Amino acid sequence: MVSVTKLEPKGRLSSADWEQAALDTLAESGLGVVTVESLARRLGVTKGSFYWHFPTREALIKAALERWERRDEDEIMAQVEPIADPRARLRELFLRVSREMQSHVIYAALMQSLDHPLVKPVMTRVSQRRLDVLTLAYRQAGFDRRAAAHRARLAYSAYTGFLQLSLQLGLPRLNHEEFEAYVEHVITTLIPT
Amino acid sequence: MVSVTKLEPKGRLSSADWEQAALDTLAESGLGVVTVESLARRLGVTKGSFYWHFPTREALIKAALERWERRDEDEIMAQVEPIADPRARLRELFLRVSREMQSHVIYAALMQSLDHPLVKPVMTRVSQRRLDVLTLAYRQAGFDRRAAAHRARLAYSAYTGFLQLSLQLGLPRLNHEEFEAYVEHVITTLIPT
DNA sequence: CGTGAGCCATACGCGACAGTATGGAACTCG
DNA sequence: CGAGTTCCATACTGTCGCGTATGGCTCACG
Repeated sequence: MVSVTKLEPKGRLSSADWEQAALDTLAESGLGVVTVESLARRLGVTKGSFYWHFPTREALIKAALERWERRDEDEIMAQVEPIADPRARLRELFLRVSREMQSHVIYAALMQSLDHPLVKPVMTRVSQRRLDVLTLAYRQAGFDRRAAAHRARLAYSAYTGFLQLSLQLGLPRLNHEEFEAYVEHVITTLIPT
Repeated sequence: MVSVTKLEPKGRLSSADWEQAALDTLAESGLGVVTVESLARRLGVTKGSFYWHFPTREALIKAALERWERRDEDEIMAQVEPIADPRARLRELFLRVSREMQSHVIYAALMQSLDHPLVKPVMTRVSQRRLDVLTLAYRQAGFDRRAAAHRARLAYSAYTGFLQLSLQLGLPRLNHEEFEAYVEHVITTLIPT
């Protein structure tokens, strides 16, 4: 069954429905499949509906990106920042990322579309914020400015690289046990005492 | 000057010319710009020329990928494998990658196009080979199977993640000095004594 | 009940790109 | 020198996706 036609028999649609459908399709198939007619099929309507809610495809992408960026910011970041001990905060960051992959799937899909003019600034902001959070934690853990920047960069590179390898390339086929062991290895390697 | 029209006034073209132009465009602008007419403009000819050398666009991409994969394999890998000491071999691998970015630019561009059916198997092979080289080196350095696999995965994730951050996102703007310091940090962190 | 606003279907135009058909220029070699 | 091979230009078709135009359905509300 190739047809992923999720004909949601809802009555009328709102702008938010289109944005959510865009994010779902983005996570499943990438930005290239986020087309007007593809989303219309998914929602069980035609283009006529779309162009009532949005003036253009770019407007939908822009709105969907803003929605994701907002959700990402206070779902992931805000919940970890209040942790006082910087090492515990770093560890919690790593553990959080290793679970609830849902938000990271979209992150990885967007990293695949950095050539798109609307995507790049968003990912630059998001990545810079996350790098800042990491750098601050390392600084509070006692590292000087230079060392903290290096460790933060290495940790974040490992994050985005791992997503690319496992989600897009599907390289390792880690089962749950192996994955947990790997995460623990990464934590002990990147958060030294 | 937006026009990157490199009108090479060469006489006739060969299949290899088209493959090289495809790799160049791939490195500069991504696979999406590797179109028949775009390459034709770059080479100063028209589509009529292309379809004499290749039956289809996919055939060109396939040939260009094989060319790159072959070149990559014996340029990067074969020159490092003969190093006897595994730690020195790892260090040399990291240092090599940090220079001559030319081949890695194409690697990064291809990682952005993993959704393409011709690209994914190539990148899977290449990545698996590199992972194997890393794993073997770590094993020879004294780590058990599990630890070596973890370290290799972390190192390779850091590699592909760093490429994505610096080349596609253009995040840090590291000058030469900072970059060397970062590479040294990565080496000491990922190749423990 | 009917009227206007909100939501959607249908049909069309347009540009980008893949691929085809065909003729022509240039080079080679007997 | 002439005939065949090689390489390329021109002109065409077909498809896909964006965007527009226009009309119809449905529900709220006076």
